Amino acid sequence: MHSLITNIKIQISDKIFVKDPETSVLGKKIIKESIILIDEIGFDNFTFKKLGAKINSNESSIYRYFENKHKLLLYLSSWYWSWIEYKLFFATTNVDDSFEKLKKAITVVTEKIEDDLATEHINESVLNKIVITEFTKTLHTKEVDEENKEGFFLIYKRVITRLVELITEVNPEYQYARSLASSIIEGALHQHFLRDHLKTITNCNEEISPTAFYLNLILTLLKKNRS
Amino acid sequence: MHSLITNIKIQISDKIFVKDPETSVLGKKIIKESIILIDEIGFDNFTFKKLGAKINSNESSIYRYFENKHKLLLYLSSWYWSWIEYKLFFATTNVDDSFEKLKKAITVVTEKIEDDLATEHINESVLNKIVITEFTKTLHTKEVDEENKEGFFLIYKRVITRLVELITEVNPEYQYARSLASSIIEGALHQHFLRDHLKTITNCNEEISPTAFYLNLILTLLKKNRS
DNA sequence: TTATTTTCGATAGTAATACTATTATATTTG
DNA sequence: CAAATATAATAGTATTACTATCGAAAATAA
Repeated sequence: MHSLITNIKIQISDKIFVKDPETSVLGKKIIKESIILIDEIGFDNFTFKKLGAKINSNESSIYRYFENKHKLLLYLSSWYWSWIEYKLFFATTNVDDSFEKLKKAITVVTEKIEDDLATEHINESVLNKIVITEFTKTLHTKEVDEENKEGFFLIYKRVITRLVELITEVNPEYQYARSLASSIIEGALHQHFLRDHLKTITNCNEEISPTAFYLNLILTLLKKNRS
Repeated sequence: MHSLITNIKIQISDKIFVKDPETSVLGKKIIKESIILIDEIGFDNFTFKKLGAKINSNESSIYRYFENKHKLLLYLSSWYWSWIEYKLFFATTNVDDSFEKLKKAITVVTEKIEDDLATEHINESVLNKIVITEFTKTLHTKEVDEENKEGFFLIYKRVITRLVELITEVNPEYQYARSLASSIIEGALHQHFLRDHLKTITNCNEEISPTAFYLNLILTLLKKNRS
């Protein structure tokens, strides 16, 4: 299992970083502490200088790993979606019924993430929090098209594509599998955000999870052709 | 009709601006040209200095209207949602059938916006484009909770609440009206964005609109209790 | 074990950003 | 026409977002 995690890490495009942070102690420290610092002060207020101070290292040393903070966020996001892809794989293997499989997949992509202690230098729970508030910022830039061509969003798109496959397996007649998949992934993050900050425009709270909302949604939406 | 537009404008919280841009020629110029400039170079690259150069005015003069560019974006977003609220009102009045009403409402909040020539200093079509790419940035800051308390997102939340009412009218048994409404509003912007930039993870294109996707969704999701 | 490479920290420096303050000049309004 | 208000121009500060250089430390290879 540990080797599989390592494999997932390798999938992150080497165009995102200057030097692979997994290859050194400082690199791993940058990843670990940047997650915590971004969560604390928000991505907009986050700077390499502040991170340097936090890890008792120098601003210029961090630049040796990442061109800028945007690339660092891209790296963290890719890592996150890789992690989700990995969980998706394990949640759906050996499940025969296609609707059961889809339900498991929906659960993985919409539920609140707990820390996995197997990855020492990454706290998945905190990473999940920063993905909820900051992920859209990786997409919403003037450089999306170039960065998309460079493959920076490949893992994210692969997770969505996997969900599309599962939806199509459940109901091959459904016309909007891709839009449904992408809106579930995006929407789940959004519902988590609303639950934390704009409670009046969501039904999600301590009792009702975004997962419940989306499980109910796909049940109603795709049930026609269920066996 | 023109006076109604004026009324809508007045609804924008005066905590968002230092001086109401509607009250002067320079103010209106700031609004008009900032929409165009943000669309051109993106919000991240947008500065008051650049805007000043574009409108042959001074950076410091713009600061007399808005504290910073974040507040300006909040203003533009509020204006946008006000505009949507106004369109929502007209689209649903004198429609008796509740499902027809909901369909009209969904259309208003998910369709591509055309410019309305009645508002000289605002190009709604371009404003729609910047809302698609930049709106989430108004929410995803460390200051959301304070700004929410100050009422900066009131109009946005009111649009969602209106949609919740219409959903509940169609199907009072449906458990997730608020989450559905908020995910439609957010998701429609997202689908527009994907159509423009990440085409492989959406079904939306020139033929299929986000509106079609969401009309199909609510039809299937809420039809049980339709009359 | 020594030599070589690489990694890292420290310092310095630049251009741009995000403002604030002041003052003089327009422009509006009473 | 006078008074009030709005705007433009200039200057200045702190922070950000980097780049470049250099020497020391650490890792690795011969």
